[in-house]
Amino acid sequence: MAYDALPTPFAEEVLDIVSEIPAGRVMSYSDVASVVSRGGPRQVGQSLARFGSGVPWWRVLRADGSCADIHRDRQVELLRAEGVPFRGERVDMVHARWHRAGSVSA
DNA sequence: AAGCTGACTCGCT
DNA sequence: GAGCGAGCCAGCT
Repeated sequence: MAYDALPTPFAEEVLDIVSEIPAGRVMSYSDVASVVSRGGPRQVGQSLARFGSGVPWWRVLRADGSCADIHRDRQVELLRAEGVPFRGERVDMVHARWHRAGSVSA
C-alpha cells in the first residue's frame, strides 16, 4: 500500500470547509460539494474517508439526515453530545443544517 | 489508458 | 415511510 498521505486540492477544500463547521451544526455531503463547486457528494465522502482525520468529519452526514453506514451509531453519539437536534435516529437537518457566512438567520 | 471502487443523491415503486 | 436502481465524479490499481 503506501497510500499518498498528501490530500489532493479537492480534498484540501473539503477538509477546510468541514473544519469550519461549528459544534451543534451539521452539513450534508452535497452541501459541502456545493461550496467546493466541484465533483459531487461522493467525492466529499471519499476525501473525508482518506483524509478526514484532523477535521470534525462527524458533522458531515447524508442529505436525509442519516449518518454514513460505516459509522452510523458512532457519529450519532458524537452529534448528540454536541447538542445537534435529532428526530429519532436521524438528524433534524431543518434545524441542524449550517450555512457558511452567517447566511440567513436562524 | 481503461476499469473499478466508494463516508452520496434522487426518482420511482 | 421504506426499498431498489441508475447516475455521478475524483482517485487508485
